[in-house]
Amino acid sequence: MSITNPIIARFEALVVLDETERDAIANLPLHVMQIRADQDLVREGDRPSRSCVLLEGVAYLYKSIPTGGRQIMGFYLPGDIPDLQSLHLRVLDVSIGTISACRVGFIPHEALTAFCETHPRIAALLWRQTLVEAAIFREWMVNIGRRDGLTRLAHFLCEWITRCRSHGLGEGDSVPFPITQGELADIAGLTPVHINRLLQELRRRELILLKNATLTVLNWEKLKEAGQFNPTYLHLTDGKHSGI
Amino acid sequence: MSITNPIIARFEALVVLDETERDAIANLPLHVMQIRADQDLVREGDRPSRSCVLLEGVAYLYKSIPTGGRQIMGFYLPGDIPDLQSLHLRVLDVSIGTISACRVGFIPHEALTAFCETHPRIAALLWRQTLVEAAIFREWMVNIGRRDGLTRLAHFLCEWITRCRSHGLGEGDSVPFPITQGELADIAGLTPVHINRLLQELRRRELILLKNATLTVLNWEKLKEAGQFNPTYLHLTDGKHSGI
DNA sequence: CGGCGATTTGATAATGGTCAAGTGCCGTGG
DNA sequence: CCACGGCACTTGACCATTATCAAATCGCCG
Repeated sequence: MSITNPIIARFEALVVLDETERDAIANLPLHVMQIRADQDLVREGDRPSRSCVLLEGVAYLYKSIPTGGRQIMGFYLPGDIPDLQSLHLRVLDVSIGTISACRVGFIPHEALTAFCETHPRIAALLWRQTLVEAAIFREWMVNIGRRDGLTRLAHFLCEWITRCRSHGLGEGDSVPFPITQGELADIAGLTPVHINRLLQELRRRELILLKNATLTVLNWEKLKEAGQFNPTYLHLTDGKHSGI
Repeated sequence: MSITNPIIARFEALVVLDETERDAIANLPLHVMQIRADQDLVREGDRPSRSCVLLEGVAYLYKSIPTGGRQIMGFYLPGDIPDLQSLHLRVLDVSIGTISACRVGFIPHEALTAFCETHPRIAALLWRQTLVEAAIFREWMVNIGRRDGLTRLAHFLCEWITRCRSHGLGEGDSVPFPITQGELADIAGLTPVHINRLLQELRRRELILLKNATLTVLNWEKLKEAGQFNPTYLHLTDGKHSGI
């Protein structure tokens, strides 16, 4: 696993790690578990003593509201650390669930804290990762608060595609799409019925194809336009050492 | 200023600083400026080489969208560091503006980076602060995406009041409220007209009084209920060393 | 006193929600 | 191999929250 360690892969997209750093990451204690689809990894109110790294599968971040609804606030792909925040915030204010079956590695907080003190450069990268996540939250707020249904949905699809790409998932014009219409509704702040009609509209306009849990882009330029999508907020290419 | 340094005050709400740490904070190079109301401190697309500390006044975080709208994503009170994220993300994906006249201190990124390497405990607190901010973003997403207008507005008022309190602003049942109805609309993802009607409803129910840029709570319990407000996400009392 | 932005009000329109029923797909088990 | 069951998806009719537009009033500052 240390050969294709997805954590290292993600960091190396941003900086050149030296041998010591690579070793230190590879030697972090990692308790690996297989989790089925549709399970909670952690729940609102938990006080975890470890953080988890997603090794395989798709997970998502959500909050339930008293009146029965749910808002999905983000999703995670292999290499992401969904509950890194719990390292500094004792009580979790969100739940994290699996969309598909996942392989997950747990790292004790003590190990992470010690690691951050001895490797401040990587600590900064972890911090950075939480800041990118916050930037995505902000964009979602704009999306939900200020864009109409169709734009909102198209924007989400653009983000999904872009992030799958940057994680090396999918091939050609297609990416995996394990998300149901009900989940899309909880992402966009709409209802499943309305999502269904919006998806039909995107298909009618020949922007996408969505079948068999696979999303195919027919017209990327027009899809971006329909979603007012500008990927700056994903901060994919502005790593401090990337020279770009 | 080092006597009542608002940065130190905010940290001391979370941990007990030692003399070295207090000195290090007080000696950070701080270029203080006075900014009028309704000005941008930084803009989307900027690549700042410094971060700013709000010393007096109220600032807010926003994004404009191509079709003319605006989403407000957060606000800042004295002691907050609005663009701390720019320390690790080169390109700003948001703008920060002033709601009222502000006194602001600028700290060069180099100084902050060096400071974080020599004071990892405080670096962790700064990191923590950005995580609390992200938690607030998440709650706003739920608010905008899954609550109706009245609940949304009441929730925001509850958060405003709670945060003013924790920053030592206001007295009795009143807090300063320099926010216009148009700004409330851009916070809640609604229109100014609708905000006006919702405020009337909150007044009719005798939950609040809002006049002369002052917000008075008439019935805190019912306001919290109307806003489905649970302050956990503000992480006010779960500092890692607070023992709570 | 005049002016301008913020607030308030009314009438009408539209986006998206709700409810209810039906279809299609896929895995399980007889 | 086929029947059944469950879940996701689809469709239609109707409803409601919120937007839009337009105009009037308030309140503060010069």
